[in-house]
Amino acid sequence: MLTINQAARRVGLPNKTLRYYDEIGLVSPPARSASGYRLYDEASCRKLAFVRRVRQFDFGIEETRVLLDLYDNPRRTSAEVKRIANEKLALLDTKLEQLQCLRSELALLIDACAGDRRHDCPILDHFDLPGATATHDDR
Amino acid sequence: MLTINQAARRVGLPNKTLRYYDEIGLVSPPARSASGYRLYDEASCRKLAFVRRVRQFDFGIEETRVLLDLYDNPRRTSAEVKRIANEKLALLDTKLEQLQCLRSELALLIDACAGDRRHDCPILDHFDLPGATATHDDR
DNA sequence: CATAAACCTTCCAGCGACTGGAAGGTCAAC
DNA sequence: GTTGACCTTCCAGTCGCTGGAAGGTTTATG
Repeated sequence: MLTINQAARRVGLPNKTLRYYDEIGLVSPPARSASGYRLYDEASCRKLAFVRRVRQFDFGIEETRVLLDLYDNPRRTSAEVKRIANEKLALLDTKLEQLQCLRSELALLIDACAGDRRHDCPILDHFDLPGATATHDDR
Repeated sequence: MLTINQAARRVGLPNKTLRYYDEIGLVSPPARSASGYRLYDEASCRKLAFVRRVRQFDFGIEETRVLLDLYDNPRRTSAEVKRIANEKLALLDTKLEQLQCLRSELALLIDACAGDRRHDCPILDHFDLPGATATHDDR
């Protein structure tokens, strides 16, 4: 049995996070020592590592909880898991699209900007209200 | 002069957000009515719209504040703005890379998963500790 | 002029997923 | 026996809002 810091190092999470996961009932240590220390076994470490992997994939805590239940349940079918993963993939794609759009717009602006000592700046101009240039004349 | 809801509709932000921006001193209305109502003019609406655009680009509030100061300051140089934008672009690229990596990994997993009534699931297996399969035998 | 609806104000609480710190108990080594 | 590393709980803060309660103001209608 591992104490919280040992388990934390093992799975690569801060001990605070382990306490938090215990508090919200996501992954609890299977035992406590006589003096109240959390004691983690192999199985709970594996669950923690599982949670870490899932969280890296940007699943929220509640989604992680569902996945962990499925992971823990030998009677689950792969169809259930696949459905959830597909939903997540769609979300990921939407997010990626938005970010890529943002990226190219920002890159264009940077390209258009002289980056010198002049006060003229296409980046700032772009952030301005469209068609509101007449009222904001600072040159 | 516009009241808070009029200004909010004008710039496309919730009135709560305008109050919040006032509270943190990001964009404050230039005046108050006799009864204490916030009154926004053209210039402050333009600032709010500017903030909205900047926030859509995922700049944090403090970064937005810097950008807004530059926007407001006729003596700023485009070099300053370009530097900040470039920093943001680099961050955006890192995030995009990570998300794309995540996306392809998840897509691969979904491909590998039968998605049927069987209990075998490559998605869940993947989230497991590498090399810890021997201890987790639930079938 | 009364009243109702729509608007405004401030203040306080909560979201998600932690993170930091204070105050205090426990354990191993010297 | 005391130092120092570790453990406990609890409370506060992060970020950028968002919701709601309690109460004041303005406007439209009867």
